[in-house]
Amino acid sequence: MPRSFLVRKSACSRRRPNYSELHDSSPEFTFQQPYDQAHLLAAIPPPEVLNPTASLPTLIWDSLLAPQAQPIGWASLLSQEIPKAVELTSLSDEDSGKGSQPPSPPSPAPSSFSSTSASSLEAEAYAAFPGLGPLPKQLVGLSGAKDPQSRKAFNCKYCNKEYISLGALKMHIRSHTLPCVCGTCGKAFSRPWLLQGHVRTHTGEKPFSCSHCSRAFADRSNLRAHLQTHSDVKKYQCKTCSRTFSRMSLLHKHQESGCSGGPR
DNA sequence: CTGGGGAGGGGGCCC
DNA sequence: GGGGCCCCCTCCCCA
Repeated sequence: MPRSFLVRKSACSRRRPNYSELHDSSPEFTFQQPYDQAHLLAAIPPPEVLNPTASLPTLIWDSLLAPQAQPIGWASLLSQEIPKAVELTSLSDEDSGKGSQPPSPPSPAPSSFSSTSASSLEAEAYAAFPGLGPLPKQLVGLSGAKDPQSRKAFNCKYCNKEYISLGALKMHIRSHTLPCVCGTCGKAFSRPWLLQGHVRTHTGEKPFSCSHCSRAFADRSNLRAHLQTHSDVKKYQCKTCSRTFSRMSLLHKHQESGCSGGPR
């Protein structure tokens, strides 16, 4: 069951990361690199680069400001949308069951396209998602794009999220259609690189190594979280007791379990 | 209750 | 404009 985080976060929670500061050697980590332990170990940024103290004030501040996201359960979403979205079934059948290969050959193209700009947008959507079917109502917000002078807003049929570009919407729709399917276990993902990461769980490949303890991880984010365990100063601080945690989730659990209020 | 690993999703940026 | 890559974040599970 895929987890869903479809609630758009507030602007303050989506900061532009300082790549130059933290990831000046990031290309070294790319999945395409041949697995070379020594190379990867050397590629890990030095502790002074990864030391969170450099950005501690901001991170703690951000953690305090971070909104309490309210994840919408996948099941609840589907329970709301599926009964009405007949096309979803055919769409899923079309795109999510064909392995990690590119999406299945396009179904018969809808004949209702014209060469207008709005229709070309629809055509693009159909090209990318043949299972969308012939009816524009599949993307209810597209009707808003009929007038190029009006606000361009594209709404997802399945969850009604709004996007300012068709590309963003198309990418989002993949999270519903899950066109990338693991050939080993059949699990479906929205994006190829997510599938790549998942495949590592089958192959056991762990390209991301910790320079401090020789542990290896299949996912860069998990390595980053792990690196926090080597730091004395954690990124996330409880504003009540000033205790710091290596992860936001730990801070949340700490607060939810009832912070005693006293420093520890 | 806390700490940490594993896995996965969303959106933004860059090419 | 689209795809790939990246970061941030979250949840689940276990010790």
